[in-house]
Amino acid sequence: MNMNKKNSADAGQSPKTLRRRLHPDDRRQQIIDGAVAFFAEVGLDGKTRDLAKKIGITQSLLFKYFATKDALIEAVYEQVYLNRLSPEWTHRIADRSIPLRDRILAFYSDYSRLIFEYNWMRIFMFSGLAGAELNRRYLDHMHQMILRPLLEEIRVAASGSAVPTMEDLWNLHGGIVYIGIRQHIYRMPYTADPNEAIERSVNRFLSAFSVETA
Amino acid sequence: MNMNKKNSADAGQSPKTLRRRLHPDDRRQQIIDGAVAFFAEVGLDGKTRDLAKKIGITQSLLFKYFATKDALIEAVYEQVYLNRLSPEWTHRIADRSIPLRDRILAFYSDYSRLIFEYNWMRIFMFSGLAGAELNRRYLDHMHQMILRPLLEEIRVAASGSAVPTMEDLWNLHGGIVYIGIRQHIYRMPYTADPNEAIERSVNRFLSAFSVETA
DNA sequence: AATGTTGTTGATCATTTGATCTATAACTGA
DNA sequence: TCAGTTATAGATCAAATGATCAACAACATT
Repeated sequence: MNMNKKNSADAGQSPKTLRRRLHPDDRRQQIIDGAVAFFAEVGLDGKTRDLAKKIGITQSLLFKYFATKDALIEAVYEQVYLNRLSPEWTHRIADRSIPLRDRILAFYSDYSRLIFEYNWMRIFMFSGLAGAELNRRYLDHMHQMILRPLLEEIRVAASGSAVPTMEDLWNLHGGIVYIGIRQHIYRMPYTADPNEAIERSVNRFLSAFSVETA
Repeated sequence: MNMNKKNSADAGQSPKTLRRRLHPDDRRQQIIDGAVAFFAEVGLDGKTRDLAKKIGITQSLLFKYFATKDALIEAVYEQVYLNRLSPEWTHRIADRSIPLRDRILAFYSDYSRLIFEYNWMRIFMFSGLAGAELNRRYLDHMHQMILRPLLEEIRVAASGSAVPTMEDLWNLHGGIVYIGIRQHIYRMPYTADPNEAIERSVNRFLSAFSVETA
């Protein structure tokens, strides 16, 4: 009756679970990657047992690498948020040797790769709803490092009498971000080319302030 | 040691809780209202005990009015989603006796009262992330009953060569909705006047397609 | 091959949580 | 005033869930 210990010589059933021993760094990263995908899908209230099953490890192992579930979620935040807004963009936006329109399109071409990503978009929304401090900081960073310089550049380039406000810029930004929200939060079928939509949106915005668009 | 049953004659402590008896209809509505506010704040994974405490009733009473927690959430959806998009708007948008710009501004003036509402915005987002069918239906309704007629009207009114696409319209829409997202999802401090931002956004959009804006 | 280290598992604990059940008390009508 | 009805509270159940711990086995070293 006791099927413990290595007496399985006759039944011949191979050990159900190949117990693979990973280097702690690799295992930790594997858990984080799995957790990002998992929590992005079901939300931060996802259960540790479900996560473990999805990764293919035991639930108890999670707690060998992260003291608490909150600590794991913190690691998820870190993985998702870290190095997302390159500080280089602040400078590139202000580089007047390049046409303003090109600078904006270059930024959003780069940035859209981020916001149109399933895991990012959903974890950003989940953490935002949960009131995570990180969201506020991220948006503040977006405001200070991207939109504010951008506002200044557009004001300088505006040749008409109309000049944009910061609220106008958030409107431009929001319209673009909303593409990702429709895709990944609301899961609406999306067939169009996001880059084209972005380009048209930017063009409309600039022409409203008489920034040459062609 | 047995402090059960009516042997509390000496301690004389008045009944802690005035047990108020409400008409079932009233109680049910009270629960729904409380649930809307509660789930909007903490998410649909909020615990029934916390909800009961917030309402000021016992947790068991919740299950006298709703068989399961899911049934309660369904009632919350119903309360929040029902009668949100007046079918009248489909006609008002197509009423060419009124300048197009006025029609659009009238719609968003009305609609923004909805999307800038805390409970609505957050429950819509929570349910969207949870994959609720109702979201899909709502957005589809928005597409068919509002944006599609709107697209047609703008195309007719466009006097230039440029003509908007449906994607352009979603961009306009998204930029406006994003105001509510910033306010209620990300809880960013918001001081500006939303109506002004909306008006400027609509004006930019229309002028891009040579629809007289003044 | 024997041994030591440690990454991993399975069982288990203590709470939490959705849901149920019985006793109670607030309101109604005679 | 008193009995009947039922809305409500409090205790409790069973499953779920975050977290712990001793035992095991995979890999490295000798």
